[in-house]
Amino acid sequence: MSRTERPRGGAEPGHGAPGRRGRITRELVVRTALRLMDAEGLEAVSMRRVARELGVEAMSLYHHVRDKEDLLDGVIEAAMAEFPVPEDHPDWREAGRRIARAWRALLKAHPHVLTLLAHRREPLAAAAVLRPVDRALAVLARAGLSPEETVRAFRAFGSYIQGFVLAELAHLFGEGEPTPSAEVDLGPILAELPALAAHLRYLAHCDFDEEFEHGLDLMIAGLEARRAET
Amino acid sequence: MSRTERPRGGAEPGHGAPGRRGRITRELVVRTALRLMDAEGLEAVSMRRVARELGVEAMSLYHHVRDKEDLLDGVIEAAMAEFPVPEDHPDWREAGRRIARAWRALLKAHPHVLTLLAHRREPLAAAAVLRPVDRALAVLARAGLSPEETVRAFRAFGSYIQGFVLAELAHLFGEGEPTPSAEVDLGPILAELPALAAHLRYLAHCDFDEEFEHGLDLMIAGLEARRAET
DNA sequence: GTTGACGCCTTACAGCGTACACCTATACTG
DNA sequence: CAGTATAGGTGTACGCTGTAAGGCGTCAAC
Repeated sequence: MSRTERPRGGAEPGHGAPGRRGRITRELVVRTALRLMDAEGLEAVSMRRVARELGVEAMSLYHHVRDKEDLLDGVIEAAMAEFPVPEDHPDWREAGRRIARAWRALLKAHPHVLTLLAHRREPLAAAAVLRPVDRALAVLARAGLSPEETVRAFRAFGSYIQGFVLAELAHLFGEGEPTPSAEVDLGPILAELPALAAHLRYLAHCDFDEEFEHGLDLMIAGLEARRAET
Repeated sequence: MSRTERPRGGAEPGHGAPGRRGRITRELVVRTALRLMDAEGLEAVSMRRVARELGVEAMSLYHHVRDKEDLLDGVIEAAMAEFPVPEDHPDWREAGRRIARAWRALLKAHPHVLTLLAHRREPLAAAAVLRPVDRALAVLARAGLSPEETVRAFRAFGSYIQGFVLAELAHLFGEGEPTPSAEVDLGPILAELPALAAHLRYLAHCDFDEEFEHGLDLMIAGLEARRAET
């Protein structure tokens, strides 16, 4: 824990020039890893490969990163930090939709971040994530919910968005007909699954953008219904 | 594709005894891998380790499994197949909740399955997944939705459930105060994030079971509101 | 009895994360 | 300015990974 302190955010404080000799920094290592991950996938992100990309030997990275897990944490954080807080909108529903869309866009821009998140088993206390959280809470609070309900709604929306992108990336939707190879004969299977058979037509294809919006509106409608109740 | 045909589901068809000599089968390999994964995590699932568990050498596995990816596909499928279709309920809302709970329970019973799913980039045409899908569709259809709306609702609910468990397993919720080490000083950060600061109390802890139900009810409410509209 | 296939094993290779030792140019100290 | 500490680079090595290639014994069928 005490080793390999991360360099604080804003460039070296005061004591001297920012290291004339040191060529690479944690920041640089992490960004290289992120770029590599986006371009060539998770498997491409090896210590040796990242190092080569920087014109350096693998072991050099360990002066800037505790181990590979720490590097990947940095990658998650770096991706999160890209979140572009969208412009506000007077209607809280539309403002919320914009945040949701931005979040989905971010997760799709760095598809493997979701894999990394799924892999984690400990909380990630990243300051970079907190800003989007704050924006989302602010918008939901404007919907006239109690603080407790606001947090609940935040979690529900967050779950939906992440789950949607997960399904989207893993192609969990649209798995019915369009499998071109038709590896398995669906006939006998469908005979036992009448509901599935009845909806196959609509399961077969999926306009993700449209579907995402519909789900979002569904939750918004639920929120308003609940608010009207109390 | 043509190599290593998976043994069809129902025991060897007719041509002779089921292999007197062959000691291990794809089924056995996959189940061993799943057990290992649940007990010791994803990293423990290596070809050598699974083989050792079966008292066999690593390369022997390749007679029953195309490669490691194929093995892990089998693991996903095996876990999915465990889905315990819950008893029906006259009220479609309660019936839906039961399916949702069962799905969440399954994903939590085999936490790494979600990681594997997140890792996938191609559709998984697993017959084992179709049965739960069928049940869910049947229940949602009873809510009085059009087929198209039924599929939409199915996707929305599925996204929510998977996203919730993802967040739950990665500890994405409950990240505010209770970090015991208090690695970072939240003070200065919170100054810029008023909404987050205001809700910190409720963000800090999370009763997952309760929260899950609330989100579920939120979506059900949305569904009913939309149904009332049209 | 011979043949052929199947199931398992051995060997080997390239790549992985990283512990450890070493070297060197820089930056601070006296 | 000389001396020294140290941060940041390198090289080597170990045990692990997935899997390609080939060998070998046992079984079923002709």
